[in-house]
Amino acid sequence: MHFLAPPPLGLLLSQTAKVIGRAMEDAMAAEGGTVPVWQVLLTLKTRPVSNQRELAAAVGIQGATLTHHLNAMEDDGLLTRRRSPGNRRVHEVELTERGEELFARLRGVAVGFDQRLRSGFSPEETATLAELLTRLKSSVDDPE
Amino acid sequence: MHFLAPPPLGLLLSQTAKVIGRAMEDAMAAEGGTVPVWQVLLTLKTRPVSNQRELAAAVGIQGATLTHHLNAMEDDGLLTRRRSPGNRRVHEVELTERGEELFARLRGVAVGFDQRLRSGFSPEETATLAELLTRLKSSVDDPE
DNA sequence: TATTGTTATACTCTATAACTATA
DNA sequence: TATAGTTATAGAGTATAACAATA
Repeated sequence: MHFLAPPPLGLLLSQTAKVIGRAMEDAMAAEGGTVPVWQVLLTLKTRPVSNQRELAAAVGIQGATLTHHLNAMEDDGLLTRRRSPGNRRVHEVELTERGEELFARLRGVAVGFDQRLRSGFSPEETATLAELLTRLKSSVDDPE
Repeated sequence: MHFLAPPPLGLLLSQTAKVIGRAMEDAMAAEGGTVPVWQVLLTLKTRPVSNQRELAAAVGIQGATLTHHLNAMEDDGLLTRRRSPGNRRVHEVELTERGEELFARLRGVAVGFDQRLRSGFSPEETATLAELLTRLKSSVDDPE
């Protein structure tokens, strides 16, 4: 029985995220990627976004910040942008073959990384952690 | 019964940390602080560090990065640095009265923020989350 | 006028390398 | 030579404000 002060949850979360985020960056960098590039690629491949605003929101950044990343990715030959015929204000973003290849490679990194993260936990623990994190995020993210 | 793919733990963690980290930054900024300044103040007040290297390690940044923050904090009149008489290579960092005041204010912010984070969880859930995060961090942080 | 996206600019945090002071 | 810390420099990611293009 002990009465240690509970660890500040926010501090623990930020420390954990920092350590794991850096490990993730290293893993991505080893395959020629970065975390934001991976998030952009993943969103493009898995969510039907109708414009860059939605894409930015899905990644959790501002529109101008997304443009910054898209510029770099376009320079790297990972994607193309062209105005949508239907609404010429909208820029359609499309992955090139090279972009698809990088996506596949980084997906492998992400899968392996997640397996590594889960390896020390039982499936029940993993599910619990995911649920608690989701609730924690919602409690701050969503207006209550 | 469903067979949805489990959410990638790393992605969920980074998203959660981003949302909560920003809320924390906002809360700190409202009282004239920042998260790294808070972490430096907290470490100075709660751990006996014998030099800046240890301080940097405790905060999780490089020595030069710490110097950067200490410079700003010294310019703001939050602390003083002077060479240690015993070992003149070492710089003793001491909080000024103003630094102490900011620490007290930011401690209030941190406490309130943590209460907010915990408010949606039972004590058991909070303890579970803290334990799982700690294990997750250790699994990546410590050489195994 | 409203919407979509870009450009220009700058800030924060971080890091590495070279340097100074001290031992 | 080794250690403590600083300075110089740079880079990644982010943001806001002003702008251009389109509706």
